[in-house]
Formats: sequence, C-alpha cells, structure tokens
Amino acid sequence: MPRPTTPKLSRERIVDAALALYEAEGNFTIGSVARELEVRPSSLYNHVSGKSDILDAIRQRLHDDLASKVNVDADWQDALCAVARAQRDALARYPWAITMLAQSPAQLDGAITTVENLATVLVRSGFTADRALLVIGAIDVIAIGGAIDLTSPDELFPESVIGDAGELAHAVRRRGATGARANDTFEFLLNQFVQSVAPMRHTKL
Amino acid sequence: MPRPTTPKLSRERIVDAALALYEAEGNFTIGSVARELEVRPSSLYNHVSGKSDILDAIRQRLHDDLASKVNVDADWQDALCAVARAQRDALARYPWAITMLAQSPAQLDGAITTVENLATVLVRSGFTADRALLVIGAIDVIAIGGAIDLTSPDELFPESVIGDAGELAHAVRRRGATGARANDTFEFLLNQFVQSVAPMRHTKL
DNA sequence: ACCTGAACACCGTTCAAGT
DNA sequence: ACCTGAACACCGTTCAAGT
Repeated sequence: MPRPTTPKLSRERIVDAALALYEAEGNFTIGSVARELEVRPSSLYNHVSGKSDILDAIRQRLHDDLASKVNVDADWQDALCAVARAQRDALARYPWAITMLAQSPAQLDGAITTVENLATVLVRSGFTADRALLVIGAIDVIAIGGAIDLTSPDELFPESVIGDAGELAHAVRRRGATGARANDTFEFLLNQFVQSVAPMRHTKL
Repeated sequence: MPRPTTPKLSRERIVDAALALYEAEGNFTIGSVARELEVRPSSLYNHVSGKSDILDAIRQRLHDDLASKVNVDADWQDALCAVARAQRDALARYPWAITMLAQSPAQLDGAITTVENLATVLVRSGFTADRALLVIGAIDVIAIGGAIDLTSPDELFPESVIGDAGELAHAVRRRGATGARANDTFEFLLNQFVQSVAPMRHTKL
C-alpha cells in the first residue's frame, strides 16, 4: 500500500521513535526506527536527510527540554541550584547524549534564554556581568560533571580494589549503598561553590 | 607471505594504532587499523577478541596515563589542583573517551592509587576520611565537567544569539577570544572550591 | 507526495585454508 | 602460530519504480 491517504510518517514521529529507542536501548539504527514505525528503512529518507539529521533534531529537543525546566523567580542561590539540578537530571536521563549536548550548547534554542535569565538574576543580586558569566559557566561545569558522575558505577571505589586498610577503606565502607555517592558529591560541590561566591557581590575583582 | 618469522602484529601494536587513529580522526574502524598496520582486517582477531576488546585496552591505558600524572608531594591545595588539572588535560585530549573513562573509573588500574594518595594527603592535612572522599569526588566532577567544557565551542555564547543588549552582551564582548573561556571557568571553579573546603579541616560535620 | 525493493559501499566478525 | 580470502549479517544511503 504505497501512498496512503494519511502519511504514516512525519519528521516528528521519526524523532520521537528514535529518542524512545535511545532511551530504552542506549542507541538506535535507521532500521530499528523503521521497524518501530512499521515502515521500510528507505521510507525515512522522505522526511529526514539521514541519521545525523535525526541526531540534530534530538539534540535540539533535549536543549529545549533543558531550558524549559528553569525557574528564575527565586533568589540567586536557589536559582543557581535549581538550574544546576535540572540540568544534571536532564543530562543524566541521556548519558549517551551528554557529550553531544555539550558540544553545541547555545546557538540553537532555549539554552541561551536560560543563561540570560540566570544572568539577570545574578546581576540584580549584585554580581557584575563578568562575574555572573563565570558563575554560570561554573554551574554548567558542575551540572555536566555531575551528570557523568551519576552514570558511573555506584561504588566508585569497589571493595575489591580498596582492601581493608588505608584511609579509604573505612570511609568507603561507612557509606550507604545505592546511588548515594554521586548525589552526595554533587550536592556538596554545588553548595560549597554557591556559598563561596556569595562574597563576590558588590566587590571589586 | 603468511606466517612471517617475526609477527607483524601484536596486541600492543594494535592498540597503539587504534589510539593514534582515535586521536587523529576521532574514531577508528577495524579496517582502518588493519590498513595502518598493513594487514588484512581478519588478522587482528589473532591478537584481540574484537573491537570492544581494543576499546577496553585503550581505556585501560588512558587510566594508567591519568594515574601517573599525579604528584602528591605538595600541600593539600596544590595536590588537589594538580590532580584536577592533570585529569582535565588528559581527558580533554580524548573528548570522545570521557564518557567511556568515567564509566569505569576505578576497578582497573592506577586510578585507585591516585585516590589513595590524595586521601592520604587530605587526612594528613586535617580532613576526616569521609570528607576527604567527598572532596576527591568533587574534584573528579570538576575535572570531568571541565574537560567536556573544554571541548565545547570557544564562544559558548556566540554573538549571533546574544544580540547587542542584555546583561550578557557586554560581558561576553569584553572577553578574549580563543579557548580562554573554558580555562577561566575551570580555574575559577577549582579555586573557589578548594578555598571553600579549607575551613572543613579539624571541625565536626 | 510518499512508500517500496533492489542495490551499493561499508562495517565487524567467523572460519577454513594456507605456511 | 599467525596471516589470508571468502563469506555472513548488518549498517546507512540512493534511486528508479510504483501509486
């Protein structure tokens, strides 16, 4: 049945399917997307120019997702922490995409509005524009690093490799089990950093 | 000429070639490695079990590289900064490998000795073991995030998307051009963090 | 306008055949 | 023990052929 009255495919449906497969399996092929949409692989090329086009669309969509999560109606500490957490969580959902997302952060879409909003909050709170940019950049680094750390194995320091003695052994063994490490690290770093920049307001560099 | 007196291939030579290709091109195929070594693709399978085996070997090697770069004969601030910078630089050389490296940090090799050494320095300087682990974890997050940030385009906020007005426009325009942004951000974050943990020594949580 | 089937170059991998 | 060539299943992509 070629040429149905209502098209079986659309760019959006293709990107949806690819993203779903990516979330579920960690990757996708043209063939798997086609199978998902009950279509032959070659059909996709009527709507997208190729796999890289699909990847671009996914990146676009993830960036929009990210930008929409930011609430800037809080004081500057909360705004910074909220953005950092939202970004880390969003990035952590798609660990395979972290590098991809970081490669072209602004440019495309809502990413820049996030930055603009944050900058406004910071300047309003007494940061110079230069310092605001530094702080925002640092928050980004924390979010990205935290996201990757979140995808690491729970025990960054497994028993087998630590042994029973040494400074680490005891401390590591004291810690709760699952997923806690990356969260603790992230919150610790984020809080330390945000606190540390508080004195930067209204002072000369 | 099958079966030369001295083998043309070895596991080491294969990994060397793959790593070189990865550095140069950002990826490698079994075929490209074989061509580099003037051999047919199937020959490789006498020395490695497959492409994933080569990737594992590369990861192994990068981790060893990382561990060897750490000097722990400094005071704790310098030790932390040195490790962070060494890790960021090493990771930045292989942006494609960052996720891969972060996935299995310890386990394999010298990575754990880096952590042990750092922990020793920190505890000697008055940190509890628990806090030392948190600090080391945070340093890791900073290094990883900083490495990815380093691979981002120089202008995280390109002119085209910023416009002429707004808080950002002026600050962005004031900044020097190339590669400076990521470095500034990294050093800023690193210094802020290291300073912020100084008061943690010899105090109760 | 949109789906299809055949075809192409390429990929990783296996394995019997050579020496 | 180690390299080779043929073969396999799979990948992304193109394009003439259908309606």
